[in-house]
Amino acid sequence: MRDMTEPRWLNADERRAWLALVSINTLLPAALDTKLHTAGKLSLFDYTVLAMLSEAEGRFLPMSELAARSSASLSRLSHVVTKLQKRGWVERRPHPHDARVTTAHLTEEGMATIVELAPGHVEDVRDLFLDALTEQDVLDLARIGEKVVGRLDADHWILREN
Amino acid sequence: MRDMTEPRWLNADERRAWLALVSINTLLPAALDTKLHTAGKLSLFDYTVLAMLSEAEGRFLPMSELAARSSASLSRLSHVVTKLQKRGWVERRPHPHDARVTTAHLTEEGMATIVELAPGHVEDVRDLFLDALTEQDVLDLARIGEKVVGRLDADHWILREN
DNA sequence: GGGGCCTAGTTGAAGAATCAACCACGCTGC
DNA sequence: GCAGCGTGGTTGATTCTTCAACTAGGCCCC
Repeated sequence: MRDMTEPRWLNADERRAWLALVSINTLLPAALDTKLHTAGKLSLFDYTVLAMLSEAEGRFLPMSELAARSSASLSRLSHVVTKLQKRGWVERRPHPHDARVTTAHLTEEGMATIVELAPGHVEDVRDLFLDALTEQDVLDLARIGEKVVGRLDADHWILREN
Repeated sequence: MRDMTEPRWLNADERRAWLALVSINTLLPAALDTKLHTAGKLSLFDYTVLAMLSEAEGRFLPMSELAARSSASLSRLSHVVTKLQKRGWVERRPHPHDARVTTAHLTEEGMATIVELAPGHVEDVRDLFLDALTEQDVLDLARIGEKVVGRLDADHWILREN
């Protein structure tokens, strides 16, 4: 049963912050999606998956680790990896020591794709997002963003010390 | 033709800010979606559409204005309004003076639904997001968020003066 | 050494988003 | 008064995402 006392509605600044976040949330991925789609027929999520693999040691990761690093469900990832596999960018292999685990490997073609796309993508991220901000803004946003991520998922990989 | 000089890769803080934003972007809507889905079988986007109508004068808006206020394409909105219409929460009516325009009206049942859901939703927003932040964070985020929105869409409705 | 539970991953069906094609109306200029 | 263009909106096909169900291997412990 929910508490029936009068809820604390958002004040003006909370509302501003909330509306801005929701708007960014729909606008930014949409803009990057269309950019990436015209550049290389892939979505921001596809790109993220390839990018995470390309940065991993040996260019492979267990599916569950890849899911964590792309903030996706295992189910979603599995479907997407199947698609990327059909395009020859990723391969699935069994894990040598734990038969439950599947590892996703970036192929040479996959690596070539991301190497080709990365400069344009970084430029788009700057153009659509970072260039709007001062250095101080970037710092503030990193601090605030990590707080929020920590509340949503205390064990999130971007918060790992290393 | 794209500029072929070496791209400016993200520095550590830019990367932190970017990764945090992308993570929030997938985690937050997903969490609110499941909350709203168990509370009332609707998505965050459905909720937003109803909320925007409930706050509008006369509880109706032209489709294109509603699309702007929910940061959606007209196509997406049209599909969703059809769904909400089937549930009896929204009605479509022709505009009296411009036959091109359709207005979406919130019905009594629609209003009742949002009145019922709003307190829980606000609580969830606080719980998942705002409660992680200090007053200063909220202020910073509002400022930074609006800058980013302005870059993505200079005419965005949340930036309108009034 | 076998029952029960947890972790890792896949699959198919159902619902949602996007894209391109399209219709209808309004405005402008001739 | 009608040709042409821009605006407002809808629709259907395709693609994506989610959800629930399921397989299968590992681990604990009696």
